[in-house]
Amino acid sequence: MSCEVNLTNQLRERGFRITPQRSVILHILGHAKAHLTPAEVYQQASISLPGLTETTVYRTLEFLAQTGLAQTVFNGKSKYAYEISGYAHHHLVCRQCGTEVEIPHVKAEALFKELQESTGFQLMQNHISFFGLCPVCQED
Amino acid sequence: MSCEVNLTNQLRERGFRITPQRSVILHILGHAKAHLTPAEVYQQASISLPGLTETTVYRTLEFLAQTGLAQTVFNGKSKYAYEISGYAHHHLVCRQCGTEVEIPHVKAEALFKELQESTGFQLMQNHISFFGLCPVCQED
DNA sequence: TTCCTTATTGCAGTTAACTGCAATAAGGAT
DNA sequence: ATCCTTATTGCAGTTAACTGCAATAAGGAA
Repeated sequence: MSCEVNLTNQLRERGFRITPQRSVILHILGHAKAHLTPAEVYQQASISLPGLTETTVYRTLEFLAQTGLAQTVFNGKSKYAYEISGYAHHHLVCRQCGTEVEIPHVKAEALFKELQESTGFQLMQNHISFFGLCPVCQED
Repeated sequence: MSCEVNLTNQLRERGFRITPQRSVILHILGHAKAHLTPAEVYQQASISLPGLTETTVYRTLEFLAQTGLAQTVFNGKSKYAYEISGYAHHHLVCRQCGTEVEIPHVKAEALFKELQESTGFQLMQNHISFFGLCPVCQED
């Protein structure tokens, strides 16, 4: 719990409170190798913080996404996962088999800029999920 | 029920069966002004097809999305909606207030082409949801 | 250090989304 | 027109996601 100090500081500076629940969840997300579902986060977090509720996990993950500290990963079903990643990227998901490919954000940068200018929205660099058929599933 | 013959024909030609449930749901989606949630589709479809179950609605919507006849619209919460639209577009959703803006597909065309070439995936022209803060919510 | 305000959490209950399996019916074959 | 195969549907039950409200505790003020 000493590695996401910068993230917790960000929260504190923006007027949010640092709670054990948030610290633990940030820690888990920060050290996860892949994106995690709320259930997975809950499972892991319960170990170091027994008594934690799933509700809090849902709310914390959504909170982190809203504040931009975590990214939402949409997998095409109505479940999602969250992750913290230093490397800005998006996902391309096969609608058939679920295979995921990472897309570096630079490829989408031009489009993002264009959209910001034409809509006035401030785009989050959160993950976009593109959908398609992977090479394997194309020959069904 | 005479207006989505082309869609039902598409299904039949591809070896899928045409059922009253599918016809009704196709009809509703085809005539909806906006995207509809499964619950909304169920509500409307039940009128002309009493006895229809929500399960079937969920499965049919997912089926239509898989076959490419309908598009999935992701709203940032873990619910989605579906729509049938002749006009290829995506959505830009405000993560704060939920406001949606349509993005014509042409703007994303270059990126799509690039991704298809570099990944081998065959991209679906289904809706991408971009997220950000709308001009109003930027001054919170 | 103690008190106070109010953001967060936990609890209990609700709604949404999904699954397995037996029953039904679409559409081709006879 | 009738039968047959098997894709779809409905049912019952399960899991996931969300909500309102009272209880708790973070962090600034006294």
